[in-house]
Amino acid sequence: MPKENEEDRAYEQKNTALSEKSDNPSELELISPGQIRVRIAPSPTGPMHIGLARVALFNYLFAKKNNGNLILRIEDTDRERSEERWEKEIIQGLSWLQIEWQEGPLRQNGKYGPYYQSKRKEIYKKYIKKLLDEEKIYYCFCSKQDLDAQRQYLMSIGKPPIYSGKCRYLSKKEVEENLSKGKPYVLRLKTQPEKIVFYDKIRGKIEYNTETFGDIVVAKDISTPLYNLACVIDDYEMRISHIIRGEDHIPNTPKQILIARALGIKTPAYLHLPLILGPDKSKLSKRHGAKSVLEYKKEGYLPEAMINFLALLGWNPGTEKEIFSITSLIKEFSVERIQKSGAVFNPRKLDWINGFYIRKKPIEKLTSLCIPYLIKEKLIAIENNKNNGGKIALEQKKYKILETDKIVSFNYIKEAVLLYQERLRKISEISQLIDFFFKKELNYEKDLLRWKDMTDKEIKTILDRLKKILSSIKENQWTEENIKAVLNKSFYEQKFKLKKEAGKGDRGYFLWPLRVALSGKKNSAGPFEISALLGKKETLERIDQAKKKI
RNA sequence: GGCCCUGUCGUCUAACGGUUUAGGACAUUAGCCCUUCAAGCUAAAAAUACGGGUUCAACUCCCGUCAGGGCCGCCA
Repeated sequence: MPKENEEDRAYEQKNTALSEKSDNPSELELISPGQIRVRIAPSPTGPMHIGLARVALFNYLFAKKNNGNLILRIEDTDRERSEERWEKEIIQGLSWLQIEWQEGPLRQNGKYGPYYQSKRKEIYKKYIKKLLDEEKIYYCFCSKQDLDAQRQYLMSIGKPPIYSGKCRYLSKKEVEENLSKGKPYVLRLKTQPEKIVFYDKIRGKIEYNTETFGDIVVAKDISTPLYNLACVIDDYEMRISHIIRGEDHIPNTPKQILIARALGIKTPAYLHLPLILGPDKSKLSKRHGAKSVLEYKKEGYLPEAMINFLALLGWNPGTEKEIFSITSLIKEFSVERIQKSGAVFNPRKLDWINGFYIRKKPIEKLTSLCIPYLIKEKLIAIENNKNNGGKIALEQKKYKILETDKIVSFNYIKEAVLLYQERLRKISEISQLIDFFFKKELNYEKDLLRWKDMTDKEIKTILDRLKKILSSIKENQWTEENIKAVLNKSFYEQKFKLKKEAGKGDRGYFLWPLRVALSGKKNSAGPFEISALLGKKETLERIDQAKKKI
C-alpha cells in the first residue's frame, strides 16, 4: 500500500501539465498561470442535467479550495446537435446554482471565441497537421458500412471491435490518389499493442491494453477533431491541471493519454467522479424522468438546497454534519473523501433539504420567492402604480387580489406565507396552500365541516355560536391572541357544548368547523392565525358561507 | 461478447485491522404535542453480496465467485 502511494506521487510529479511553461502560446489570456486550473466542458446538445451540475460543483469546489480557476468550455464541435438555447440553459443553470467560472463565456469581456470549440478550428488544424507530418495519424478511406459490419462480426466472436488497420499501410501515392478523387476519409491514430497505466486520484491505478480499442479515429478532417483529440488539445492549451469528470470517461482516458503522447504534451491529473444513478441504479437519464436543472428551479427548489444535496451525493465530510452552505463546502471539501461507487438520486432527501432551507429562510426573502408563483396562478397581480414604473422592490409594491379587486400590501402576503413556512417543501406549493386568502368563495364539500360524529344541525349550531362570539370582538382587538383567548374562554364556559353526552370536551368540535369554514381545506394552518390575518369582516363572511352549505 | 469501475440498512453514507451490541441522515413505523396537516421531540425496525485466505484480531488487506454499472461511434 505505501509503495503504491509513492509510485502514485512520482507519476503525478512527472505528469503535471501546469508545472511546465509551454512553447505553444495560445490566444487565451491566462489569469494566473501556474495554478490549479480545472474545467467543465459541456456540449450544448440537450437540457442541462443533474450530472453536469454535480460535475460542475465538484470542479468549482476543488478550484475554490485550492485557489484555482474554473474554466467553462463549450464543446460544440458537433454542429448538427449543438444549439444555442442549450448553451444558454447551461449558463443559466450554473448561474442559478451560483457556480462561478473565471474563464469562459460571459467572463472575458465579450471574447467568447476561444472557449467554444467551434471557434478553435485554426488551433486544431495546427496540431492535426503536425500529427500528420510526423505520421502519428493516417488517412482511412474505409466506408462506414464496412466498418460496421466488421465491428458486428468481431463482437459476435467475442473480440474487441477494433479497426483492422487496413488503411494504415497505404502508400503515399494511394493516399494522394484517393484524396484527389475526393474520397471521404477520417484520420486515425497509430497505436501499438501496449499497456497504458494511469493513476486516478480517486480510484488509484488503472490499466488498459491498447489492443482493446486499436487505431481510433481522432479527426474527421484536417481541422475538425473528434472529442478525444479536441479535449486533449484544449486541456493542454488551457493549461488544465486536473480533469474532474464522470466515471463514464474512464475508458476515454487511455485514448487521450495516447493522443497526448503523440502530440508530445503532458497530461493533467485525472479524477473520475462516481455517476449519479436512477432508482434502478443505471446512469441517471431521461428515461428515469430526470429533470433539467432549470426545472428544479421552476418547481421551487432553492439553489443552496440543490448544492447541499448534490455535494452529499458522492462526498461526505467524515463527520455527521449534513447541512452545508457553499462557503462551508469550500472549506471542508476534500478529494480524499469522494466516493468510488455511484449514488442513487433520492428526490425525497432533496425535498427534505429544501424544506429545511425554506424554514431557515428570512420571511421577506421567502415571500419574494413565493410571489411569482402566486402571480402565475392568477391569485394576485402587481398593482400598477404610475409613480414607480415597476422598478421598485417587491417589498414596496402593492398587490391586487384578482377575485376581489382588493389591494393588499407585501406584508399581508408575508403573513400568509409565514403561516406556511414550515409546511413548504418547494416554493411552487405555496399557491395551493394559501390560495384561500385570495378567494371570494371557497369551494369545498359540506361534509368537510363535520368533526367526528357531529350532525348537520350541530355544525350549524356551532357556526352560529362562533359567529355570535366573534362578532363581539371589537375590530381594533382583532388579533390572534385575542381571538384565541375569547374562543377558549367561551369553550371553558361550555358555550360550545352540544349535548350532555360524551366527547364534547374536545376543542375540535368548534375549531375544526371554524378552520374549514375559513380555509376550505382538510389541512391548513390554525383557525386563530387565519382569522386574524383575514380580518373580522372576511372571517364572519366565511362563517356565513359555511352556514349556507348546510 | 470484450475491457474497465464498483459492492455497508430501501436510499445517501460513517467506521481508514482492535475504542462496534456496525454510527448518522432521508424514507418507513409507533408515541408525544395536538382542531387537521406540517414542523419539532422521543423511540423502533433496518446493512457489511458470497466463499476462501492473511492475522491473536477483518466491514477494513489478498484471491476467487457473484451481482450492479460504465464504455466499446466519422457523439461528447
